[in-house]
Amino acid sequence: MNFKIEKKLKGNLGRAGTLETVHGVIYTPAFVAVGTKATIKSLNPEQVRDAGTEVVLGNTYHLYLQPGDEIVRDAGGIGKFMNWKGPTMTDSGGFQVFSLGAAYGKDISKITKITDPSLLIPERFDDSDAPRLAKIGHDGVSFKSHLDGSIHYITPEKSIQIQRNLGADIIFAFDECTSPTEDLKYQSEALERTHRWAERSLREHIRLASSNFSVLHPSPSTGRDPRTFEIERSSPQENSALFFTQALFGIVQGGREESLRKESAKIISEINVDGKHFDGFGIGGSFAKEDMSSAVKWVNEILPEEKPRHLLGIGEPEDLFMGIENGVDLFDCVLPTRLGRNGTIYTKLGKIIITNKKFRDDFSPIEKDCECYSCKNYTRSYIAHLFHGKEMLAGTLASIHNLHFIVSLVKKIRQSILDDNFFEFKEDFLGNYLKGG
RNA sequence: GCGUCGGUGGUAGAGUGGUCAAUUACAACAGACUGUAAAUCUGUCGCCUUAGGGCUACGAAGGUUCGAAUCCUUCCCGACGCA
Repeated sequence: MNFKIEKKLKGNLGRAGTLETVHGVIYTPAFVAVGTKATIKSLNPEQVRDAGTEVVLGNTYHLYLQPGDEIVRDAGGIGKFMNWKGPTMTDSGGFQVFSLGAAYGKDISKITKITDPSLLIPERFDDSDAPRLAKIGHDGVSFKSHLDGSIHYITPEKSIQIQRNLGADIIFAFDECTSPTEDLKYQSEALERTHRWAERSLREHIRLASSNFSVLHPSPSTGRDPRTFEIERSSPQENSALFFTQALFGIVQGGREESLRKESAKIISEINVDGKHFDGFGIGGSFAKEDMSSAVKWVNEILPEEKPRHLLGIGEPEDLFMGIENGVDLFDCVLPTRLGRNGTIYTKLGKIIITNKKFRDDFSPIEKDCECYSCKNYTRSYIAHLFHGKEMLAGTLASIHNLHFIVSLVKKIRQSILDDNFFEFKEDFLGNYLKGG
């Protein structure tokens, strides 16, 4: 992996650059399509590519449970397995510590609606009896599979081993995404844990890289020697490049607290194992929307400028502008595809819910000047019809448009940095988007 | 024509004397969704309401009863059987 900054946003942290991987170049800032289970839900790789996507992100925890990371390894890595020819990333499972743990069965998510700080940081109450599928142990997290109830203990080492098998170009350190309802004391403890886990993730990553673990281990599950497979299907150069250039990003946490965020940015960027550092950084956490820009800014002022930063799990159009302005290079978010499947569609004038009555006889495309496959070929009326009829194509057409909308937006923002008109473009776009709908 | 069974809110279909404006599902309408436990979830769903309640409703009309979607009578409609 090789990251270069092409142009900086004057007076701000923002920048446009390129991130080279053996599977292709990512032009940053870029939006990463989320394909948790090695598929962008409802889309095939051609549709994902045609929407403008450069890179996709799978998930360690989900692929470990199903089909199993060794299967993905034996298939030739996540890219080959899912027929995605471009760059790939995998998340570490750290988000599942949150979504299946503290957030399980509760009305809290990545972005909390609670804005009152006294509600955000209450006295910590013991809810250890509350049902949850993830429990934090001494040096890892115990997960109860949502698929079959089996128990799995994931440590930083385990997460890195799984990700090595999955074989993405960029992988993430195992972290704890904390709930915004935890108090400062807990956030601080969790942060220390995330930092310890980060160091262990990096150490394991280096150990595996030097031992060539993935390439040399035959698969116990299939009994097939993956070396044979690789030789059959790819050149030795490509093979070795795949495994030796896997980049590892450390993850900054710290909730909404300035001191913790800054401390985390400093520690994560300085973690050093045998003279090696993280190749890039993720910014994680669950927080109120209002707190996001300051958190991103605090962190990116400290992270080394020459390495890429990924704002995990974000976001909405306004969040993308905010992140890019504050020095974020990569984003991923389930919204384009999840909203699409659930009937909400992005337009320049705001989101629309395509199942609303008024669209049933609206024979215009979702957006007249949109170049995506859905807009070029179908009407709002037809897409509304597909949703009402619960047809599979509904989610596909909506996801194609939404993914194209968000990916294109980030590309346009990138271009605006290169063209020195970022702020004009931002004002123009958000003026329509936030006030239009 | 005789007999049997049945007619419940947009639909299907519970209920078979008070706890019924009526279970449930679907449809409809509106909303939510930010490193995917998600093609998911939530709310509304007779009319009016100052949200306490009021009014009209279970094919129609009468009746019994303190009280009827529920019991009785007649009528209308449907399915099936016999002529």
